Amino acid sequence: MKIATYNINSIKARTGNFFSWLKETQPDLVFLQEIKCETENFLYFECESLGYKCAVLGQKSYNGVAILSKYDLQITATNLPEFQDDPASRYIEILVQNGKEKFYAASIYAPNGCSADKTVQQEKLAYKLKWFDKFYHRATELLYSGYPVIFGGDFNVMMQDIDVYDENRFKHSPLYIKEVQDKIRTLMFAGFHDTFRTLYPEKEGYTFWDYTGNAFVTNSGLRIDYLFISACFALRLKNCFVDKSLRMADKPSDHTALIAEFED
DNA sequence: ATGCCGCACCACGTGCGA
Repeated sequence: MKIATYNINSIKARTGNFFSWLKETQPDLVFLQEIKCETENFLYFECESLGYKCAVLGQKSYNGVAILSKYDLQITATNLPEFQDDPASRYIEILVQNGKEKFYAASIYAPNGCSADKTVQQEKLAYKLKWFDKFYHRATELLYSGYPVIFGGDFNVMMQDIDVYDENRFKHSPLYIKEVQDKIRTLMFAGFHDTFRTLYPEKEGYTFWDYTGNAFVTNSGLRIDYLFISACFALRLKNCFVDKSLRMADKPSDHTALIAEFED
């Protein structure tokens, strides 16, 4: 089984490249973030033509998450249950059924918590921290359900110096401060494993390169996209890698895909 | 300290991203 996560930064702006990648890569499950389209305008036809069922939570202009699945699915949550009044579409959760096997899967687009406007910076960070608390509660609920769980998405957090091209630039950033990192640590203490870092404790695994300043060419990247798995998936984990092909394509997203492979 | 680039849209400027 192959599972991918990709912050696509508008699915409509990247239709061609994305669907050729999908056809070639053949993941069983794909978590998408920042689809930037309304739920009803999602590219259902294209996805279904390639054999995928869709779970979509979109909105106009911004944010928006989706899951493409080769397996049968039922949507179990749109937005976090304890944060139904979140104005941003950042969470969609499904129960996947593949024959006798069932597991939970959710696509995550965590708030970035940054603002150029100093007057709203504190609010944005507070929103990010609140969102992570609500997410943690849901994550543990799923864990206690007894089914395996996998989360894929843009968590907007770097955990270590090796996850940042220049740690000094991010010292005070809501992407890198301890207060935010602790939300991820809490998730890991609860029993979720960071697929990439578990396999490769010292490997660089950037998944994002800014559009500006030649960041991709100079490899000025950040590791902010993750696949988090519960114990059952961890035992089956074979490999996890960053697929840079999407970032190298014409008109790319500023992120690229992270892919994990599991024993069937 | 700011723009750098690229997305969407009440669109030829603005808000947002990380």
